This record gives sequence, C-alpha cells and structure tokens, in this order.
Amino acid sequence: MTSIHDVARAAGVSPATVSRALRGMDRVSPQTRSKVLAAAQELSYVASPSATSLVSGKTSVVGVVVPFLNRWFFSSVLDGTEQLLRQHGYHLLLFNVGRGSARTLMLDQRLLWKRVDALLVLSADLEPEEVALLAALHVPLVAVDVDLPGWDRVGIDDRHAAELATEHLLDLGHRRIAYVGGNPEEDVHLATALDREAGVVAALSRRGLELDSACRVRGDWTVRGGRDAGERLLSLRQPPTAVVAASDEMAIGVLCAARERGRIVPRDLSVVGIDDHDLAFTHDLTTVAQPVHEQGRLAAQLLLDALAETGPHQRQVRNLPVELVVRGSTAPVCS
Amino acid sequence: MTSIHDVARAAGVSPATVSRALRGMDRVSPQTRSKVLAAAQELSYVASPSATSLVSGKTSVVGVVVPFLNRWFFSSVLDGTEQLLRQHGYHLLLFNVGRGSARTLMLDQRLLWKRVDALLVLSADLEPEEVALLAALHVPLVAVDVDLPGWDRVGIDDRHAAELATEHLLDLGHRRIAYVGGNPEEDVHLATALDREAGVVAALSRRGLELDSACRVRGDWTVRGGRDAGERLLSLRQPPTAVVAASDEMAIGVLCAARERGRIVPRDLSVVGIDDHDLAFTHDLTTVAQPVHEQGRLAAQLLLDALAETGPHQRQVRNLPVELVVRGSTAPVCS
DNA sequence: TTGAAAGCGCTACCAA
DNA sequence: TTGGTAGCGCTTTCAA
Repeated sequence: MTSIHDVARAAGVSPATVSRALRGMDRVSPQTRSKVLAAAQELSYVASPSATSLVSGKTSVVGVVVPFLNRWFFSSVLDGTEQLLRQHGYHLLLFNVGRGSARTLMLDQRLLWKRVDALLVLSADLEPEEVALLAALHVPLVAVDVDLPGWDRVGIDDRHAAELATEHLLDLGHRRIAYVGGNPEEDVHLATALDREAGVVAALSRRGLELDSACRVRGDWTVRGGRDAGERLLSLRQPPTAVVAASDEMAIGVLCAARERGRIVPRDLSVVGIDDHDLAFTHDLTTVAQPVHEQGRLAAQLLLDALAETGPHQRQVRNLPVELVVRGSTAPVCS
Repeated sequence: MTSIHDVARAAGVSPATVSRALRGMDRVSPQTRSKVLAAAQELSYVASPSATSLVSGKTSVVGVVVPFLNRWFFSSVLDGTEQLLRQHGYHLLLFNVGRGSARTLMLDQRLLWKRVDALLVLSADLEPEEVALLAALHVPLVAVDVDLPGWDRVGIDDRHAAELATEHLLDLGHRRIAYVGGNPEEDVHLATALDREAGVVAALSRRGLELDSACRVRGDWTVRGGRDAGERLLSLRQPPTAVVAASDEMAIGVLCAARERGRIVPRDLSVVGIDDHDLAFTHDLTTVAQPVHEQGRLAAQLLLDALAETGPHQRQVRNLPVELVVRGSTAPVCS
C-alpha cells in the first residue's frame, strides 16, 4: 500500500518530483533522481495503474478478441503477439468470444470502454453492432485473418493458398478433386472459407474443371468435422481421388475417415491441407504452410505503429507468403 | 468521453445518485433510478474502470500465468477458465512467461501490482523471487497442475495417471517398458515430470521390475522431442517393447519415430500417452485422459470462491479423476 | 431519498 | 530544478 507520498517523504521531496524522477523525465537533478530511485526501491514502490490511467487516459492494455483459445491457429498467433507487445510495455486482455453457435461472449461497451488502448481481432463472426462498437471505441485495431473494412489487416492470400494446394493435386493428375471447407451456415461472414473455396474453384476452372457440388462439403474447421466430411466424400458413388481441406485439422480428419474405410493414403486418396499445423508432419500431411507466429508478430507491430502515430492513420493490409510443403499424403492419381 | 456528471446533468440529479442508481444500490427511488438509467442509456455511459478501481481497490481482472499459449494443455485449461470468470464479471490478463530456456518474461511487481484481483498460475519453473512476489501481492491464487506450497491447487494425481498407463502395458505382458518424460534439466522443479516418472517406477516395481536407465529418456514435452526420444529408444541394442510417454504430444512423437524406422505399432511397439489430446484419436493413441477443460473451470471456481470469501482462507487441493482410454496403439507383447 | 464534499493515487500546470 | 495545486472520474461518508 505504499503510495507516491511515502516515497516523497522518504526521499525528502514532493510527490511531483517523485513522479518526474521515476518516469525518467528531465528537469530533475541527478542527486534528486537517485535519492528518489533509492527510496522507491527501498519501499518497493510501484505506481498504481488505475491512478496513472485515470490521469493519462492510457491503460497499457491491448485487448485481443479470439473465437477459440484451444485451436492451433489462434493460440499460435497470440503467442507471436504477446512477446512483442510485452517488450513495449503492453498487457494482453483476453476476449474469448466463441464462434457461430458456440458464441459465448458478446462484445459490448462495458467490457471494452476505457479498458484497452488498442485491439487485436482474430475473430470473424462479429455482429454488426459489435463492429459498430469497435469503431466507437476510437482505438487502433488490427484484424488478423479477418476482413474488417477500414481497419488494418494481417493475413495471407487465402485464395492463393487454396490455388497452390489445388494446383499441386492437378499437377499430380487428379481431376476429381473435393473441397472440405467450413460450415457454410456459421461461416457466412467468414471470408477465409469463401476465399479458399474460390481458390479451389479458380484453379480447377483454369484446367477446364468444375467443383462438383457433391465434392464441396463442410467441415466445421475441426478434426471431427473433417472426418465426417471425409466420410461423406468417400461414400459417394463416385468419390474424389483427392481432397483439399481448408485447414490441416480438417485434412487430418479426412485422413482418419480414409483410414477407417480402409483406404490407403496417398494410393487411394490424396489429401492436402492449409496451415502447416504443429502436428501436420506427424500425419505426413502435404499442406500449404502459413507463417502463423509471424502473423501475430506483425499484427503486434502494426498495433504499436498505430499507437505511436500522432497524425492520421494510413490503413495497412499485409499478406504474408505461403508455401506448399509436400509430404506423403499426396501422390499421382492412380490410373 | 461522457462522464458521470453528464449523466447526472441529463437526469437532473447529482453524480452520487447516478452512481448509486447505476450500481443497483438501495436508497434510490424507483423514479429516480429509471430517470438515471434512461439518461445513461441515452448517453451510452460506461463508468471508467480506472476511476472505479482507484476508489474500490478492485480491478475485476484475473491474471493468468502460462508457460505456453500454443500447447494444447494450457490453451485448453484457459478456455475452460475464461467462460466462468467472464460470467462473474472478471477479465483475463495474460502473462505468457515461457519455460526453461524459453523463459521470456519474468514476473515482477510492476507487472502485477494493483493490476489483478487474483491469479491463476499454470506455470511451473517460477523463480523463487517470483514466488515471493506472488505472496507479496496478497491476492487469491490457484495453481493448476503445479505445486505452489500453501496455495490452492487443481490438477490430477500425476503419479496415479502414470501408474494406470504402465499397468495397462504390464497387463498386456510387456516387461521392457520405457518412459519418455520431460527435460530433466529444465524440469527440475516440475513435479509433473517427476510424479509421472514415479508412477511408472512404482507400477513396475510392484511387478518386480525396474525402469532401466537407458529406457528413461527426455522428450521436452513436444512432438519433436518425443520423436527424438523414440529414436533413441528404438536404436538401443535391446529396445523396449512398450513406451509410456508423459504427454500425448511426446507419445505421438514416439509413433513418428517408430514409423520412420519401419516399426509397426502396436505389433512391434506399444505406446501409451497421458492427456487425451484433441488429436490423440487421430493417431489411434491409447492414453490416460485428464479432464483439461474441467480443470480450468474448477480453478476459476476456486478463485471465485476465494474472491468472495471474507474470513481466512482454507487451502484447497483438488485432484480430478483420470481414465485409461484404450485405442489401437497398444497390444499384447509379441512373444 | 438525495446532494455536497472529501478523497482514491497520480500527473501536469504554473509559480517559485 | 522543485513544489503547490488542481484535476482525472468515480465512490462514499455525512448532512440535509
């Protein structure tokens, strides 16, 4: 409970001087500063963040809005973010909102108002009122892997990633290619799902092929969802010879479905994912790798830039490079 | 920037009355209250958290200390924690400290002081000064899967979990059983690694067996580490017929090593993990499941209890039940 | 039931 | 270079 007055008394100066000395401002004599530092150290004084914020209007807190904490992509991005923001003196306040039918937390003004200096949004599926709220907060905001019109964005070119995956299969001679995407009902606003699908369609059409509607199935972005999707695909009268999954989790699900049906990968079915999940290599999964950690770092950097800016903000959109990683889950089509 | 004064003016009452009305305190007439509520609504007024905290000394923030964000166990526990704390009006402030040689953040008073009302610690490997700091903060604290003497603990009986895993293998006739644990150098303080090892040793010794020192290898708690460990074990002149890994990630790594060496699991090698990781079933991994999400919830509940307490605190230690989940990675020993 | 005023702990302005 | 003072926005006595 030691306050600035205690330090002032101990150092024999005024609270104002303690404040200046401790924050490294000029117009404090070296002797005074060291006296103050010593006293503060002695009393293990730390300024109350509430009091400081009340005066400065700054909280040193960045809010992070995520749909899930326990899915690889999100936790990895966050991991990349944390370090950089910490180094610059910011704390991370978590808003784990859920997604679609698992939406558990609605952002509202009471949660955010005067609580954060900036926001990092990893979540799609925000309601229009929530987006309006974000604007009303008047704080810098960076969206990762989501489009929030008007705000900075860090991500990858989703369409291109899917094209890479699809072209790899086409180059191997596959012609009947399926796409396992998100959940169309829950993901209506999720550009990621749509863009990746568009990439598949584009790559196919360049070879004069189409994405058969039976070969376009949802996967919920989970392993279980991917397995169900794979199940559906493999039970078609004319099953695909290859699958592009919008995420590695779903791709792994498809692998499970294939295994359960006794299909040998890649002999009977080629599978390619997108992400390069930590565990992708354990399934020898061919995938399009995206720099997840780096996206977190870059988002943090953009936030820091915006926080440091004085003038008007120039919108930033940064897509990081992706790369096809060929492993053992894809092979030339059996003729 | 609307403050309590604006609301007071709009409602034609004093700030004090607004404060009482908005917080649902008694001694406010119904008419006045509704006038105030209407005015607050109209101006979309939200009280400044800094100002409120400054007066009350409460922040409505719980700090969570984790060693990693992007590892399944930690992100899943956190996911369980978040919801419950939110429901009770608490925010989560993240402290992603790292572990061992990847230690990136040292807890210090400036980080925590007056910033959190309580702490959830998922991290081992805190330095003695950090533990002393935690005590000096005088806030409720619950440790998950870690022993912090004197503080509440939520976890599992690690020793028992390892015993279950080992007994399963013994029951299948295995006699040469290996243990893949953490990194002994980095995990000196990590009771989890030691307790699980003790469980293996205990189960073995009940059958008159010992844990051969060559069969006791480190795994870093990662898939890669597990793979290296598996590699080491399989290259022994007398390799084990079965492996207990202290985590599913490491167990999966062992499976990879086996596959790379052309060993068929479970014919040539049985592998059992601990956790029941989300992806464990994709590798058909036999494992000892622990209720991770539930640990997060329970920890949150204990924190809420402690926060609500007025009298002295009674230390709580809660171990949740574990359960052997038999899948396809274990089989009777080949004779 | 309501309001005036003091004060939470700090920073910033203006004098000295 | 330093200190007094006036807030920051709210809550909480104490009076009315």
